[in-house]
Amino acid sequence: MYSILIVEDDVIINGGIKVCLEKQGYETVSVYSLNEAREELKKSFSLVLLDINLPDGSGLELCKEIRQSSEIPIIFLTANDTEENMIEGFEYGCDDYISKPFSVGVLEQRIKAVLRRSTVQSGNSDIFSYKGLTVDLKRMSVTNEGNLVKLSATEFKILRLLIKNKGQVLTRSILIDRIWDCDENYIDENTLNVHIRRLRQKLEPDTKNPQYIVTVFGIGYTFGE
Amino acid sequence: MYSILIVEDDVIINGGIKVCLEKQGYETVSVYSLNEAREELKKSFSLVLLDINLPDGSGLELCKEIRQSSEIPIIFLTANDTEENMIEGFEYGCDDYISKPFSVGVLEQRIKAVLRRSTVQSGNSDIFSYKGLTVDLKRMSVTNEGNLVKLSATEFKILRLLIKNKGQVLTRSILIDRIWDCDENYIDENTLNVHIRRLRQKLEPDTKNPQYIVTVFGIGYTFGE
DNA sequence: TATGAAACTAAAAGATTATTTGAAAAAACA
DNA sequence: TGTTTTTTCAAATAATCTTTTAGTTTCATA
Repeated sequence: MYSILIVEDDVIINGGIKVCLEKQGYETVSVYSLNEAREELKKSFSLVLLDINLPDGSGLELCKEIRQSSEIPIIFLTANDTEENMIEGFEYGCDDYISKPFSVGVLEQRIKAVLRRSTVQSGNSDIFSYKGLTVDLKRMSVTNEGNLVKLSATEFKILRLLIKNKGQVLTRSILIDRIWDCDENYIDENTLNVHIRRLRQKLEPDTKNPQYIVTVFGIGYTFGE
Repeated sequence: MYSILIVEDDVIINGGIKVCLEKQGYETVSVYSLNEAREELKKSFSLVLLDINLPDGSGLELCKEIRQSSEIPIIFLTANDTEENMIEGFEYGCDDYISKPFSVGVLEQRIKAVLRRSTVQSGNSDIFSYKGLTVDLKRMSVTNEGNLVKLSATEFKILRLLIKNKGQVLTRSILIDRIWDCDENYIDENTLNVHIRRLRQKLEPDTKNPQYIVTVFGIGYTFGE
């Protein structure tokens, strides 16, 4: 049984979604503002539907907060005129977005798809493996071609974040936000670059042609591919 | 050319909508009852504007019937935005609703939005595919004949704009306006030409005979055919 | 088919973004 | 405390992307 938190200030839309999803057998909780959402999120949900424009702030903020501590799937509900800016949403770690107005069919499909992805991934053990690299996300140990690699705490955090978001590009500012506790004094982007460099030195067989930590020029870094 | 079925028993409102939409270049058919609507729906339309209160029954019923066999976009016209009605509307699979009285501008906006959504979002993702080319409009990744293609930010913007406006020709000045932030210092048209050239080099199997980014002499560029 | 306008191409200059290095500051450890 | 490790930052270098320039080709049409 999946439980879904609906964060949407438009009463009608919120209600409409609620009815549809409950009909499909999902449990739902409706809230209408960021603050209510924060309160509810102390409980556990399978997925969050998150409007961007809310009376007490932006859904993007909440997304960022959630991602500090949780990998729960998040789908944004966006007004169609903000669609172009939704690449930002992915940067904040959302899993998908849907433009309003949307049909019920589309909503259900997306929810199913996201839930399927998230359970497949989290169902696996905490050992991640790609090419010669093996990372035990729980024990925090890393081996490369069978050899144990010693990473510092920061290095491991970065690697883990990239792995957990494999398939997406993370911008430098998002990486910094999520690795260094939010409100901490300003961290220079180059500090991140230097950590990336050390990671590469420790992991990549050929530093000039990284296979694991790949630069996406003008944007940030991504794992693999 | 989009065709719209207007199902509305108030002759004046129906006529008013008809005139406005035809002025905007839509084809329209006006009917005034459920039965007439059922008859017309044997033909094909791009969108249905559907009043809820009709002399021979509720628009909700018709919506339900339509959804048994079709995903055609439906926008409800509601007398007063009673929440209950609209929850039902969503439940039956409508795409949007407009509360009477509404302005012409609002009507046109909603129609445009719904039509766009229904064509772009009709699948279950924003992955665009044409011949050997596949573009993930959300994640900004492009593959050509299965190979990942690395585009720069500007190149991707141009490609996306052309794809989103597939079927129409975009003039150079429009492309420039929409890709470079408007008020930025003047951008030479040849700058665009050069970007197009690089895109072609990366995407086209035969640069001399482009299949994807096609020049319309004297005007601009268009995607495909 | 000769012509001028429009589009294409290649190469270089200019601008931006990444990587690397080294050295200083901070934190962790014994 | 002194030593080692880690982290941060700044400056130099390198890589990549963007724009401009100038010359060539293609196109519509007279």
